[in-house]
Amino acid sequence: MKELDPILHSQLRLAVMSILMNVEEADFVYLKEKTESTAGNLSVQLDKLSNAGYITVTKGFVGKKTRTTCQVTEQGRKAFEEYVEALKSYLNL
Amino acid sequence: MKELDPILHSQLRLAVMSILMNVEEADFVYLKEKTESTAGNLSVQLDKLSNAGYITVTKGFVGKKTRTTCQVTEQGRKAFEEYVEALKSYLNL
DNA sequence: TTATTTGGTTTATATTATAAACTACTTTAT
DNA sequence: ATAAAGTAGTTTATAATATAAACCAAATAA
Repeated sequence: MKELDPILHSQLRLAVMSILMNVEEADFVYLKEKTESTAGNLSVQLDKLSNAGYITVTKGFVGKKTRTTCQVTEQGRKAFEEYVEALKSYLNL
Repeated sequence: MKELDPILHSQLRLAVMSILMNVEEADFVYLKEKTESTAGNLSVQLDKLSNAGYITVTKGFVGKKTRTTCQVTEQGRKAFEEYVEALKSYLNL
């Protein structure tokens, strides 16, 4: 049986990737709301995705407020698609 | 976003359920080979699935040798199908 | 009879996920 | 101007999970 990429096989990280696959970019606050996660948990999981090279995290400003935006990388896109393929073999899809 | 049943969202338990969804029953040794897991890990995960009511585990004999066979329950079947539906929303399927 | 293999379970450890506590800065109210 | 409250996160401590190593009992082979 195929291996399921452990970086993606986590509810919150998968949710984040799922969102990022369908948008240009998304910021921390948006991801937090959409996934209904706590800030701390989200922060940790974004780090993991970032360290894996699956997303880029950019810290910028909107006026005086900080804004952290995330984008999926090409590597992340590929990993996500491979994960989907692997999962399909488990789910009979 | 939908919750992913944490009992099923585990590679090994999902693999076991995936196998059991497609056969009448399967024994410990078969599951161990198919999933390429260690006996200890498999034992623990079968317990969890069993305690959740997703499978039944029956200890019997074949001649003088013990044989542990597993079957998915109706509850397990339902949970698996709900899990698949929830996952689909993450994977754009 | 004593190894060895088979079929597991239990227990200890490593990894992961999560939440709570904290930091730094901004906005609002007094 | 200053205190109080909010915003946007990070760090750290704890709980939960996964995994492997050690163990056990029965059967078979040497």
